[in-house]
Amino acid sequence: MPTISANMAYEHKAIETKWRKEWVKRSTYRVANDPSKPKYYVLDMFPYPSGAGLHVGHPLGYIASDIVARYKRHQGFNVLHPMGYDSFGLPAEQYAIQTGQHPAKTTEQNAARYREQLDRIGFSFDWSREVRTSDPAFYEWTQWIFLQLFDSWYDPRADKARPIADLIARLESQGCQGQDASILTGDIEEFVGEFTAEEWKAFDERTRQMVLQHFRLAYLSEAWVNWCPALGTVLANDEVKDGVSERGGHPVERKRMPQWSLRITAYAQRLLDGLDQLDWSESIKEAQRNWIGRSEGALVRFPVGEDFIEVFTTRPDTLFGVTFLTLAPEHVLVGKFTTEEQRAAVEAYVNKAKNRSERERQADVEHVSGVFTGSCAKHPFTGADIPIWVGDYVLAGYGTGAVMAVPGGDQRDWRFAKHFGMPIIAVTEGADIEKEADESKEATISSEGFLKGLKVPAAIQRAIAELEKLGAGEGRVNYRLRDAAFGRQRYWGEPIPIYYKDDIPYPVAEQDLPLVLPEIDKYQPTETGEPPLARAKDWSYEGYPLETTTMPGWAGSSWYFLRYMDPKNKERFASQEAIDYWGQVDLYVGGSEHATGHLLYFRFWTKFLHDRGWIPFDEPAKKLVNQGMIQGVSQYTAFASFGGSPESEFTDRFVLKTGEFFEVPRRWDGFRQYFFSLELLDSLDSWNSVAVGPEQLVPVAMDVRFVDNSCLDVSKVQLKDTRPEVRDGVFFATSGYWVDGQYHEFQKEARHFETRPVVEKMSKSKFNVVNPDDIIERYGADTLRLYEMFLGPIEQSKPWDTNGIEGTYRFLRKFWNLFHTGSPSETPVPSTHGVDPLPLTNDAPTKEELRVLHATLKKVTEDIERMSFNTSVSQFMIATNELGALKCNKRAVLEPLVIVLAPFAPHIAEELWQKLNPEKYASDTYKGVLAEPWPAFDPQYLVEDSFNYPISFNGKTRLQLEFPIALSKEEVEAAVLANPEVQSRLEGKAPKKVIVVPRRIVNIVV
RNA sequence: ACGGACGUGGCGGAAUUGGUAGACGCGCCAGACUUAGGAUCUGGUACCGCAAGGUGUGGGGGUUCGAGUCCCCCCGUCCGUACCA
Repeated sequence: MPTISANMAYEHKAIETKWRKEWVKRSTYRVANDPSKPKYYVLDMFPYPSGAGLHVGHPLGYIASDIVARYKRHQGFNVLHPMGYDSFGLPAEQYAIQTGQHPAKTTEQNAARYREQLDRIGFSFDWSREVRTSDPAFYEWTQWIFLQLFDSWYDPRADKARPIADLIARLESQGCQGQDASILTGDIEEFVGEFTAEEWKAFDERTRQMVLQHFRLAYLSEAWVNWCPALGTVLANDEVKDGVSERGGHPVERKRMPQWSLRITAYAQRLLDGLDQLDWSESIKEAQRNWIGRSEGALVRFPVGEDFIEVFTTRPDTLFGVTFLTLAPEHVLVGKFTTEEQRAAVEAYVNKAKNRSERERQADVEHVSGVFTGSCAKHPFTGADIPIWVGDYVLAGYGTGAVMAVPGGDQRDWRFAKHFGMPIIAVTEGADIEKEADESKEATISSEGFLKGLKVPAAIQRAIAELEKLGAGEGRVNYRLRDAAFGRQRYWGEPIPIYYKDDIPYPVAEQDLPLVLPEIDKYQPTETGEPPLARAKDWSYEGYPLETTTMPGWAGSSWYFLRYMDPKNKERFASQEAIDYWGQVDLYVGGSEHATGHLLYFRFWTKFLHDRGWIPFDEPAKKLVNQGMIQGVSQYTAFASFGGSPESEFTDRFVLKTGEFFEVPRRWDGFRQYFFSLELLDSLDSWNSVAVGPEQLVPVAMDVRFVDNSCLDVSKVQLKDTRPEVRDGVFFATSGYWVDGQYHEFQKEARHFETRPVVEKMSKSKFNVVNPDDIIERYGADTLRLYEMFLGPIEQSKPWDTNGIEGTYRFLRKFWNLFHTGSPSETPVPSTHGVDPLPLTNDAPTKEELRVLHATLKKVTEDIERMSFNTSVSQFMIATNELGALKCNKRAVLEPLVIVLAPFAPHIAEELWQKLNPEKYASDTYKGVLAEPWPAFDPQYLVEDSFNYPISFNGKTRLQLEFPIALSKEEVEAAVLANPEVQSRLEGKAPKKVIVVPRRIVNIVV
């Protein structure tokens, strides 16, 4: 006869293991494309499966999105909540270079480890939809999209991408007019000449293909790239930090080489405009705006003999203040305009500037350098001679790589002019050009010429109009955004499906995709400096050589959200029906570090696929939430190493300022490492009569696994620490010291060794990594989930403090106990469906119990909607405390709470739900608590009869008075004034004013 | 330098529309139970003060009957970008 489990304890391990299995068995999280139900798409940025595994910071966003996904399922949505791996990447390749292991193998192992860790946390991911970017079945479609980009051009008239065939048809009928070229090519060294339709038809195949390169959205061109000699590869701008590679920290130099690029610049304006419609954080949107860097101005051509120099300026109004031009050292025209007399000097300067790292050039803002080319250009308006200089303050990659220098209106030009003694013309009224340039945009133009007397904005308009009239320039919008370098001299990436015939790139036929990554013997560049793929045998297509660079890390992640919709499709990247059904991502959760990388390319590819008619929307994610970082709390102790020969001393003697001393026997070799407890730091006086102060002490991080509440467990350290010098150290505290695993006590106190907590990044090197597996082992996944949410707002960074987790664990136990501490009924109820019943009653709830229930339903529902999970957790705690105090064991109250807790703590909720409704689980197709509708809150239970008014005098609360809420303002006022305590505070005087805000406050102004 | 976010007890944080600042949790203090506790339960805990009372949301000013919340100035922290023409 089963007994009622009145005092059954909450056993997280048994419960969680049971449901992990059961959910798999029941396919609880399998999602079908079911158009009969409304959809909701919750996406997490998928991880790169690194060898280190997950720490507690990684799942933060996944937990938040999982709560939303589960909540939406309770609300009747068909929820797509998938997970996969961004599995191409550098660490696996570097590991492969070191060990010779195939990156696919280590990637596989790491992914399996991630999967194990993720499974333990109880996510509702539909793993049947898992994608991996390194899986040929996935990258087949990454390659396919690349081919579509190759096969497209950006039509500025339609303001969208179109098939290259449309362009060819245009060229055949109309040729190429000047405007096309200038709009479609951003880089200074690319210039598409004008040609007629007849000329186009006369071009040979090679010439035609060369011309088309200038239009394709994926194109091969000579481009300035960040070349990293140490890695033997080219890096994207955002992979270079401070002149060194982001990974590895190797120096990077600028170099010109043939390079596959994607013409993201064609989308600059649309990427900018699209931001306004997105429910993304302002900081991310601002970061993208700055990255795109739109500026309005003019393109001005300064004639040089038969040739000309083109500059971009945002201040064409200052044209009459131009006294020289400055070219970037890398500018292609530098050589052409250098006179023989100046050649040696210019070449020396250019070489020096080129060899200077980006970092040096950035750091050296104070020092002005440059050289005169010996040539002059003509001012387009005045015809005056304008000397042409070269200066490294001008960047090759921005604008045209050349500036018109207006020392009166630009501080950098001013410093350059001052340094080289060039004339400075005042361009604005009231400018003191002896002291500095006037960059004000509210000024009035004062330089001689037709702009004199105009305000800056009017002068800009006029200058542009005059330039256009003369054919010397035109209005122009410039973007900081550069085309994205798309080739990598690496192995572990998607092969670019291109082959070369006569050095001209041609696409691999779609039916021959995927172009599978070949096996190679070594994962390094070849001896001749070619990419690793050049090592592959028969790396050719129909007898022609294949491209040997591979795609960058961001290729797969730019479109992966579409593949989840239909991950097994062999005919298409996803079926039209699946795309139409799932549509945009409704909620995207991930780190803000992807602000200008992934999140920009993600939008770019979506817009492109939209333009070509493959998908019906042109933004990938409607709402984006950036989870904050979870920082680690490192635990530092002070360390000192003292040494001498073993003969000189046999004991070490430490004296404290108080006069107390400790003596420790020396180790056989005479050296010892000493660690001091925090409270000793200021009281240390000397070691063997040598003064010891804080300056000799070095902070050393202790492994946080050995620290509890800033109290170090020294015996564990001496047994288990991975660092021998730490293990063998002597640890001093006020109470005693530890040496060679022995504790020696000075005082009859509890042994206590104190560490100093410091909040910083969670990383292995700081010994502050907390592994979710350890937490789950001790407290369970539900506690982990709740605690991660309870720490604070999802978007905020906050330190992980394992000490606090007890609170949420206690809460779950209390919640569990609510269901198990009811008075046992006189006749034991037999278990049904193998589940013991709970000691609950079917009695009608009291008003107070209903109030607690519905206040919780309301709060939790609203909190999930605005993703304020920390406050919903506290509401659960409040409800549990209150119901516990009420000794509530009524099914009608407790049952709905199980459902609303389920998104947060799915295992315990499922277990309780099964105990409440064992019969439902008899069916194998029952999806458990997740299938239950979200309980609606009923406002009637929250209506109070009376309100306890705070009565304030001049805004300061003095007392509280309770009145029925039915009372009118006037009645409340009268009642308040009639109150004896209020009267005594008024001291007989009449109040100046009484403010009554119903159900809020009463304020008496005296 | 510019752009963004933020600043509340010993700590993480709450206060959703201008209306009782400090919810909830950690920690700490006291007590109960216990052979014991790093278990559990109860109570307390912003600061100053014996108290009455006063002070208080980075600092200064303002709007308002009333400001953590709105406005202006300043200080500080974190993140991003940067000779951007």
